[in-house]
Amino acid sequence: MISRVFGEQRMARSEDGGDRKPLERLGVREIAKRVGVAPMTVSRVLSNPDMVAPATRAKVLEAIEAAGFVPNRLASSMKGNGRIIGTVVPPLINSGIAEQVQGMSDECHQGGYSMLLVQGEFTTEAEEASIRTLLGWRPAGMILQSFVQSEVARQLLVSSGAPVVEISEIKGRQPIDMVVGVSNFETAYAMTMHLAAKGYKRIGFVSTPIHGNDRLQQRRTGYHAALSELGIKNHASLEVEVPITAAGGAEALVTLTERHADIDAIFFSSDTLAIGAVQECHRRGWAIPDRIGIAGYGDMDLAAQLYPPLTTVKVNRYEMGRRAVRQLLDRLGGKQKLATITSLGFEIVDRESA
Amino acid sequence: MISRVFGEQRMARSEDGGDRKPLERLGVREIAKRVGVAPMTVSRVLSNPDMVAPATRAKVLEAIEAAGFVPNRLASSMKGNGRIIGTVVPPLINSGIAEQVQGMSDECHQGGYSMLLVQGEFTTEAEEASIRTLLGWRPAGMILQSFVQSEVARQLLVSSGAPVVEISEIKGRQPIDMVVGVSNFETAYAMTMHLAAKGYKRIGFVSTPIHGNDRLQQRRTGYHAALSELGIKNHASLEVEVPITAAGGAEALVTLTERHADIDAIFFSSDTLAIGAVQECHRRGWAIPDRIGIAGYGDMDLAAQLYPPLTTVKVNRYEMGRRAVRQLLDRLGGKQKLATITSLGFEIVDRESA
DNA sequence: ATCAGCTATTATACTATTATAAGTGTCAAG
DNA sequence: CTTGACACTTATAATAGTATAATAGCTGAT
Repeated sequence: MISRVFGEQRMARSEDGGDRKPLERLGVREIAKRVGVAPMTVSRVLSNPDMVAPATRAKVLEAIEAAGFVPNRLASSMKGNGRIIGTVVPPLINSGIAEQVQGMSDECHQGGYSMLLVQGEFTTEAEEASIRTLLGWRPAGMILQSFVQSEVARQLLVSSGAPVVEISEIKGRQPIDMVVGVSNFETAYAMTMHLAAKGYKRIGFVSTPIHGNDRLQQRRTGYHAALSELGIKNHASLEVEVPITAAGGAEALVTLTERHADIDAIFFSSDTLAIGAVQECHRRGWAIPDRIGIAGYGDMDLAAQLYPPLTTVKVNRYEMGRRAVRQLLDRLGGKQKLATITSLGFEIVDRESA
Repeated sequence: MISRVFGEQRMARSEDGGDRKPLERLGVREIAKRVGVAPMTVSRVLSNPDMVAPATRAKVLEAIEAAGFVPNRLASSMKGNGRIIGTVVPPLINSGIAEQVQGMSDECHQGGYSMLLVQGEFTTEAEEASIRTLLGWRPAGMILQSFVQSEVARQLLVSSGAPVVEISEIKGRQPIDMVVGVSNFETAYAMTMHLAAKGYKRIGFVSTPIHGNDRLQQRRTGYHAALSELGIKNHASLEVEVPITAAGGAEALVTLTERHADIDAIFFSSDTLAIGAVQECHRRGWAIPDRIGIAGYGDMDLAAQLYPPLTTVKVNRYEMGRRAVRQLLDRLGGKQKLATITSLGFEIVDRESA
């Protein structure tokens, strides 16, 4: 039966080359007609099977199966049963974002939601446009990276009524609704102190472009706080900003070591950068950590396998994604007393590169 | 004006802890009432501004702005103007998929579409479930990885009437509709021959789990074809399957070199594996490429920066994602004479690791 | 003065599902 | 023999935007 439709469709398509329309609209009405019940009964078989008599249910399910009917979620969403979680993410390449998206996706799937994903830059206009697009789909919940900059976008989010999770630095400005994240300040402070404790005297800091990114700002602030506590001043020349690529990391290593011959350790705000720097050391024949100590951030898969293994900050990004979705689903499920701020822990993974 | 709504919403939310509802439903009808025109006029301002007199248009836009109105795309999609591209992707971590998703996302965005992303495994049941979920949103087009296994899913896709792109091996079974990809057979054949031409005599092959993945199957077949042509037989013991992690690559290197002391090169089906193997060589103090040659697949960012730089197969995954979406949009735009198969080129990037 | 021809606007109806209220039918208790 | 309770089913209306056809208002030609 389905295979007949198959054939017809193929023909229809090749005839008019793109003007597609089903031969007979397949919906709860059509299924209901075929079974001889009201559309509402079919609807209930799909969403509240217990409210339908077993015999009727079986007949309906059989007809659904035979027709290859997939219920239209657009229509059900219009009645307020939206099952979309919207999210804006920065570029997936070379950052821990992919793992986070994986976590979000898994948790969404488990909860019966679909994930609408928009990639956007960290500029105010792009952010606002992305959020507008997502809100157009009337998502049940929204997940955003970093704090939302655009005031207009914040207002749109609030008046949409959807619960919002910002995955971000947990300290700082007032969240729109809920926050999930780590204290980037703490992580960077801890790593810098860790390096100092290991005997490094002059510690550089390399980050990817900081502008508009709360997390990176907090990491830098944490680094600064540690240096202050160590009594180190005038550290501006110990910092560089480079693009988030392995080449960027290599370049930063060169820049900093040329600037300061006595620099003995560098803390990179991302493993990708640190790994690039390690390769540059190999090229130069520099021993790690004897000539220079290298520390990263993220503990990506390769970090432990790297030669030498990378000392880094481990943050469970996958779990972060899951928790963000979980917060939304808990709220949607009417759970009371929901934490506004969820702080995940972190670890300083001490390996051999520093 | 918006800020007032802001305040009210915050209060409403904190009172009932989750039971959210807009104070007055904001839609084209509401905007129309405020401006004193028909809802249809508001609708046209949004989708066909040229059909509305400039003076009216300005008044409507002003009201939209003031109210912070975001049109409901669910409703417009129901009239057949769907703007969703659905896609099922394998896990984003440690594969080139992230770049591809980036490409898809960019192109979708440019064409005014949103991307609904579902992560699914390569099992038949999971695939079918993911496709069902996506079709429920009545997407304007669908993009799938590898060929769709499930016959039921294939039929559902066809009868949905949406154009479908499979990003996959370009040779092999009949596509549902269109294919974008490279000949994985050619790439693997070319790399194997390249290694042979460089003088390697005993070339191993390491891949991630092949089952259900056309691309990997074709790569292996290409490797086999090259070996045959080189007169090498009984190569089964030169092959290993490992998980797609750096540790997997290291493990494969150990397994193969223990099995065959004379193995002099290994072709990995992914850069991630190859990079892991290179680290293992460093740990063992093996010179690359003198002790063993290492080749990867994908040319990820790190490949060129690696020490030693990685010889690999370069496939433009970002472009692949873009082209897949472009095919869909061209078809939706009614373009005739659309290629059924789009084959992208590849390069053997000869660096120092082999 | 009338009417075609045009632009700008409006009224109606439709998309697919589902919340709600109203309606069946059956059985047991009064 | 009615009544109430219950399980199941159906009719109606609502969600929000838009295609379509109809209408209003205006210009210029007949």
